[in-house]
Amino acid sequence: MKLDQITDGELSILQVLWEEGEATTRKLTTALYEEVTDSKMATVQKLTERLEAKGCVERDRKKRAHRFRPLVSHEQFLHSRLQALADRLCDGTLMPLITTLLQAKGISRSQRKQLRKLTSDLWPTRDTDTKTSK
Amino acid sequence: MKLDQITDGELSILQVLWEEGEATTRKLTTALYEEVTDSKMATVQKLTERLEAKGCVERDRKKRAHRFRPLVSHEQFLHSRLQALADRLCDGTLMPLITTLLQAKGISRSQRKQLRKLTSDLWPTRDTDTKTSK
DNA sequence: ATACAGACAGACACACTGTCTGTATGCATT
DNA sequence: AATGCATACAGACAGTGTGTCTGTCTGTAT
Repeated sequence: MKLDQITDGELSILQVLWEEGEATTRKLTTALYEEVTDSKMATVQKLTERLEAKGCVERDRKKRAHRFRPLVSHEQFLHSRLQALADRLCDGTLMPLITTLLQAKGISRSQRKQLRKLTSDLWPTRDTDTKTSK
Repeated sequence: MKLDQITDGELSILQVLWEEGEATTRKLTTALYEEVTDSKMATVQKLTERLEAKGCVERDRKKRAHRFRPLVSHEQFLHSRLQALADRLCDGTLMPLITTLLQAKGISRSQRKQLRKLTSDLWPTRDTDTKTSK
């Protein structure tokens, strides 16, 4: 599954599939283009064909109009992209990404709370504040 | 400063500049290629020229051999890339990136500790565990 | 039987990007 | 001053990737 070679157009296809769960060529075309023409349909077919070749999509050929389903989740894809970033910029380490993100502005109070809960759940060690209810 | 249009080759130049602080064309070429030829020098010149056009590098023309310095920090660049990821995959929100990274494997005990310290420093609210010494 | 919708193969144009060639010019050494 | 070298600079180029389009074939329904 070649996640790093996913093209921008292919990604758009995947995003529709993530939202819809599965879709036909027509449904994809409708979602992605203003007007559905033969050539737009062909474009979508080419993109799904390439996605299938890359192992990111499966095709159900039972019916005339094939149904496509994603073989990669949104989370998997995001993780892959983050890892690629880390590989290129941080010797493969994820920590710099995390610290950069935490230092970024725009983390609201409720989001901080959410993060604290997440970390407590993930790493239930003794020195983590487990008695949040005081 | 067009950080999103930085090419892979241009990024390699930037990385040397981040390490060295500043460099001449020759120094850059030596760092990036096994053997330094005229054409490789020209390649590096073209890349720095494009980087300058994109506002990511400044050039000191005082001496014959120009000296280049980065106008973007490694951190800035990383943040820009992360934001671009968020824009494309998460409606511009950074939180999904953070949660994905925290859930990723390979976060060691010491790194967790480091993260807890970072969050405490960043968000010194009353409900943050300030008395780590129990 | 006819028409339509979709699959499929192939070609194509366009843009990007790293590379290379050729030329001009500043600087140092003699 | 003359020579030679290192560098800057402009321009061209080829390879590649990518979205798009055309044309053809085939299954399905009316």
